[in-house]
Amino acid sequence: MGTITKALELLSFFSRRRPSIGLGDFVRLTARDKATLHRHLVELEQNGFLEQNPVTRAYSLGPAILRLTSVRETTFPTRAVLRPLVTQLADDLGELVHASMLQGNILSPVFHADPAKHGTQVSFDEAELQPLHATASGLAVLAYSDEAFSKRILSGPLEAHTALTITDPQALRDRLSLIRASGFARAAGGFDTEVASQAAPLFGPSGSVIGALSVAVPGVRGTEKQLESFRDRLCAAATRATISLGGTVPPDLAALWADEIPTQETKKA
Amino acid sequence: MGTITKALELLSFFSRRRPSIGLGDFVRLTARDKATLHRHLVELEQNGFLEQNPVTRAYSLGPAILRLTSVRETTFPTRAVLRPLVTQLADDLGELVHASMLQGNILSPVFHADPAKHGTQVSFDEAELQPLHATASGLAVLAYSDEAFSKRILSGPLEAHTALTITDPQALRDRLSLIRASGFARAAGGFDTEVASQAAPLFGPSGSVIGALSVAVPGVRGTEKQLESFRDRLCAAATRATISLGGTVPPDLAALWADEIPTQETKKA
DNA sequence: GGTGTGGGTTCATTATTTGAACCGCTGGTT
DNA sequence: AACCAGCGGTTCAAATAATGAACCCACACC
Repeated sequence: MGTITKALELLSFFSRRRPSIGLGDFVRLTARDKATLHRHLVELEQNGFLEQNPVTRAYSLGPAILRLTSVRETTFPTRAVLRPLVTQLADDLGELVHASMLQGNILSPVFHADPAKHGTQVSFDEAELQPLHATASGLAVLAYSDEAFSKRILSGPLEAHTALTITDPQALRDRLSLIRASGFARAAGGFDTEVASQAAPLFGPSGSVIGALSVAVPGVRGTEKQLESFRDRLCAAATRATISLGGTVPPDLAALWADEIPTQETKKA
Repeated sequence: MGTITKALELLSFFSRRRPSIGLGDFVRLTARDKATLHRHLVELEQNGFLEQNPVTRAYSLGPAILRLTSVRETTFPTRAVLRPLVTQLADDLGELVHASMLQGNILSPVFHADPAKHGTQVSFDEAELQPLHATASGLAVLAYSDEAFSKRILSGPLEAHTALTITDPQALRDRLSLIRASGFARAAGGFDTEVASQAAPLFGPSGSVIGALSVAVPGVRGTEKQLESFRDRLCAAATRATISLGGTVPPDLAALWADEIPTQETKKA
């Protein structure tokens, strides 16, 4: 592992729960040498990736990151591209739709739209990161990510967010096979007991998974045939989203999505 | 210069104009060795800070940056805080307004808003770093930064971005005194010959400068009395921005901003 | 088939990173 | 007031990781 990686890894220790981290905290978190850590932190700070609170001496994420994001968004406007698609799909399906992008080992919501047609709603926190193993979006991503990645996730700690969360690696692997066979993911109650979701993966220019598009319905409305009726429109939207993002849907999956549903098609033309 | 810095510097070559950069381009831009560059680029890519287009082989900014921004913004919402202020001020003044944060020896744009009321516009590249000695924002920051810092900047190399850039340390020092006397900075043509700007400093919790708020008008529209009319609203917005960011405006400057500006002022250069 | 361009790789040399020990400060305890 | 524990930060010899000139391969254009 090179020095650059070591330094960049430090940045990933920051989260909403841990917005600022001191030198001592880093020593405990990383089990690395204090002197090395300090030099890395200083260097990151000098480049604006961290900033140090002059009184507590703790480090937090710096302004350089903001600038880089603005560059990325102006050149590859994920949010701006997904917004209309998500909104339209939400209106169409009459249920909450959200798009999330893969960021490290978790999914981070990019945009969501809730048509609020029903009394009961799925409430969605756009600041909440979503675990890969416990959400439909996450499973869709895992199913289409490369071996090494999914292996790493499945062998890592799998938190049980609810009683329904699947945490057994083998059970998850079986689930992923099913998803690959059907071309989309379904999950109920794994992250929030009251919610059932369906999700389709989104792909980047290289054909690798970059995120997922998902529709979430309250458990009470999640009947089989209703969920079934969403499938085609969800997959169609995922195709459009992938293309809009400059990505390509892998040919075999595209074929799967293009197929009529074998049982009985709910889609006309 | 450490390896970390060298790698991080590569990221700052990306901008709106240059959203993706190949290995050869980097060799030309940085005058560094190709092998070293390649290893750095690969390592950055492995950490999600870059991504490589598999067909053109060119690199562009990766998704890791978005994730970090979302963490920083949920814990210290600079952008979210500044956005409404900047937008409102831009609408109010009818000219381009931008907020930048101090990052090392340079200002890094955080947010900008352009009401686009006029035919001619100041085009603003949020990816472009702004030198301290050549922009109104930078001068505002320098004027209120601590001695050691401004001394270091003024004794360093001062690039002449245009024919109008002030590069003489003593001339700059005089300029800073005027700024301190008037409570805000004005600069014309120092960074872009066609642009005249006014800026007010922003302060952090410890009362030290952390950035600046600035209004930029095309040279042709920059009449004295129009600029004059912006001053109070700019300072008021800077006060609000500072407070919103959890900072404090130094008492003497706050007093200066609270005063009506008399017609006889100190800022006639 | 030569020639220029692009990305990417090799391996001996060398410079940079590394970490155990150390420093100085602060705040709590005896 | 002496002691200790914990904090951030620094030093310098030893070791490891970064470096770059030369090289390879593929492609495009004469």
